[in-house]
Amino acid sequence: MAAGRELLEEGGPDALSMRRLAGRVGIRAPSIYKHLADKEALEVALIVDGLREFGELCEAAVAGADDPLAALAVAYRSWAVAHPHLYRLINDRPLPRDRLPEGLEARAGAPLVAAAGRDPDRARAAWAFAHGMVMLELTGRFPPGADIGAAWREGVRALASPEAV
Amino acid sequence: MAAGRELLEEGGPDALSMRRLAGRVGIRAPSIYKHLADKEALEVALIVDGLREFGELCEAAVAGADDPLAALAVAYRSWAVAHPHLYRLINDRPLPRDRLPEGLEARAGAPLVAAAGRDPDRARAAWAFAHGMVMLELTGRFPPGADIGAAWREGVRALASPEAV
DNA sequence: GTCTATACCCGGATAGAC
DNA sequence: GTCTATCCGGGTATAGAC
Repeated sequence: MAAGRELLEEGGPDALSMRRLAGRVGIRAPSIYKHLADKEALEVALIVDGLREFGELCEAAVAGADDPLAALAVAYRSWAVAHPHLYRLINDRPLPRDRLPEGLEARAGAPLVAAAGRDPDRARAAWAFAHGMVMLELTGRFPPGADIGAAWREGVRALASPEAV
Repeated sequence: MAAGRELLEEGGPDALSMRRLAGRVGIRAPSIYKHLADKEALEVALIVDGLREFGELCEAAVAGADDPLAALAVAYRSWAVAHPHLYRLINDRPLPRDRLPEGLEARAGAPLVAAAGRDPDRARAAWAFAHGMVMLELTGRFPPGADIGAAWREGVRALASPEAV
């Protein structure tokens, strides 16, 4: 499992092959299938691991922060930038919900929902903003000179004030 | 070119192979290389085509709208949902900027910059929100019962009012 | 649990004849 | 411009021996 995460984080999704995984742990490719049913099982395990880690980070970031949404934004961005390939594995493809532990997805999202005043639509808007910021940064889609931090602050400010109409 | 776009839109990036493209236009795979330098040239051509089309749609949506940002949001979402694979080819990977016509990227983004009151940070925040909403919808990452339209309205409302502090 | 050997897919791209 | 033949790489996965 650890080897799989290393491969993914070091080399992206293309580097996460059953052959390479076997090589990394010092056995031949076919032997992997004595430990893992198939590649999807590996991906699911990495998703569960990442989702758990990310959720805990968010909980820690929110705890005792005077501006939960801003704290969450910082935690969100820093985790995504530190683990871009794992972030994409989790958030840039359909989630295998039926193979995830009960409540894991909800727990990872709970801090944001709380920070958004328990308004699910506002929470989703805030999530979309954060996800969009991260994806555009990771793929280098912002123009070269863009001040990404300023855009984050602008979005957090706008989404933090439900009264603003 | 048209065949390439069909392949991409019908079957996603995996369907866009030089072999399939050749098959679609009725020749053998190697003959493709008499028309296209390599696969990247094909992708660049599709990106240019899509960026141009998308930019024109945004200009049309903004023209004469009383709420430009809301109109842009509708146009953005509908184009992305109608062409998900082309959208991702354009927005979910690094842009080959050096192979794009001069000014194309800027023109596609101009309507949003204008709608955001010429504040680049606010424009980028709004773009990130829209991009995040689209990506999360396309990948099915929102929870099953989520009201995606409501989240769009919430985000557009929040990002539309720069005065709100 | 590990191995070798293998089956079966796919991809991008080139050489050289016509 | 098209063809055939081919080279190279990659991948998931199974069979059967040890």
